Amino acid sequence: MLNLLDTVASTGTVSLTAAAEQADLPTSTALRHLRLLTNRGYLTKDEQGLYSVGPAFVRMALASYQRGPYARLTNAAQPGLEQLVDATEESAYLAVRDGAEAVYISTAESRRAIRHVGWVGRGVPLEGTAVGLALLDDPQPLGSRPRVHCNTGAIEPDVTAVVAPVVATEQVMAAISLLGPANRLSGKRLHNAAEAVADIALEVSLNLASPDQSSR
Amino acid sequence: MLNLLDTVASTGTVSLTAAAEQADLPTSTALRHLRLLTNRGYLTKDEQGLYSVGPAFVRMALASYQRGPYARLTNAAQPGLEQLVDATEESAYLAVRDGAEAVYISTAESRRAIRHVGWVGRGVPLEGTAVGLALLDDPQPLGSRPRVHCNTGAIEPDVTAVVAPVVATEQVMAAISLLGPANRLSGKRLHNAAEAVADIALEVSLNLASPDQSSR
DNA sequence: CAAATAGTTTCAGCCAATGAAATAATGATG
DNA sequence: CATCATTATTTCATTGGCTGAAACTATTTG
Repeated sequence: MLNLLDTVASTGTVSLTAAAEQADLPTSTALRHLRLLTNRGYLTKDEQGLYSVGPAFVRMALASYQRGPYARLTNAAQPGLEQLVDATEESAYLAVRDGAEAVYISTAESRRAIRHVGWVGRGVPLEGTAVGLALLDDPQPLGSRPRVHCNTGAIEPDVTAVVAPVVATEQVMAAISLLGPANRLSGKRLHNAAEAVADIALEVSLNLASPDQSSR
Repeated sequence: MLNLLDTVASTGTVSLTAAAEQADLPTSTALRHLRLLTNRGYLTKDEQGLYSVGPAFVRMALASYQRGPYARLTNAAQPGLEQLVDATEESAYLAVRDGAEAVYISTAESRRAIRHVGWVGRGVPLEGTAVGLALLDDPQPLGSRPRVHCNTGAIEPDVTAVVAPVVATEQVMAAISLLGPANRLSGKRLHNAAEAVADIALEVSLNLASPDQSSR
């Protein structure tokens, strides 16, 4: 049942048989489940009989995004992400841990013609990635300058990541990740980017610690 | 099971007993379900034992938001929402239907000090609301000027809504909704707002029909 | 410290979910 | 147009897993 939800959500648009196969269920069972999920609004079925996520699902997700535990995080981080874009001209993301993966949950996009986009909602392994190193970092005492992790081509060739952890209550809560083309993120620019990422990660951490005015 | 998911997602943060009560389940059953959902990453349990939505959920939601059936809609509508804010100085929303409710799935915020915010992810009844009238409107032929529906105080006192349907493939797919304080949305301003909403709803409909350049 | 409240474990009983198979609808192919 | 292949849907006898009362533990409160 949840497998089916997963399948549909991650595939985007699936037929009954495809979904059943992926979820490893007989079609009759899959059909029943898909129907149930559709009735509840979690999924929708278009005129061709293909399933995709429905309004109830999107709604819950959006609501939780504004209220749930990540709300404080995203609110605290968003201005930082935008500053980071201003400072580096590359795209900035906020990532959290999900089991053995890191998931990007919000972004501010670079305004350059060539830029990194569309990774919000995407997960990448912690293993072998800069964001993984940052999220698994030992939490530094609040207020100290965070370590910055860099990596090129771990997920996609020619993409360089510059990442630093955000800490709160003695835990690494999230990571600020700057992503851009490898040829733009090298030498002096890379060095500046690393500085900026560290600055912002620290700032966001402090922001989380003391719920001051800032935000909207 | 899905009831529990709903409960947690809509409440934001709940204890076992509270969730069990809301979902009308014995605590033992609720516990089992909550654990399962937690293991799957749909929910998380904080140190105080309270449940809230988890990273997997947020992730799926965000991903579907970028890929699923609403992606075209939100992409097509976003520039329109922003134009609407420029033209009217009020907050603009995009809403879709979910059973007997309308759900706001994206927004562009007014830049005035007093403004309507935070309804993304929120559902309101179709019954008795302007957005409801718009979503239940008979679909007009593509290209014709959409009817505009207005209402004050249906959900919250002193909030005026100005809404027009977005049509595609002979169906009302969504609605463009402008929300602001009643005292600012009256007389001449209201009239202008209605014009602007109609313009934009039409533009978005045309946009959906012909996947032209525009968007990012 | 007692008493109430919240969370967790256990387990026998039973019912609701299961999936094989048959049927209908759809759509490819010669 | 007939035939075959694929996909969707319905049916129903069977049983495994889910259920929830009860007992127990942990935590909070007065």
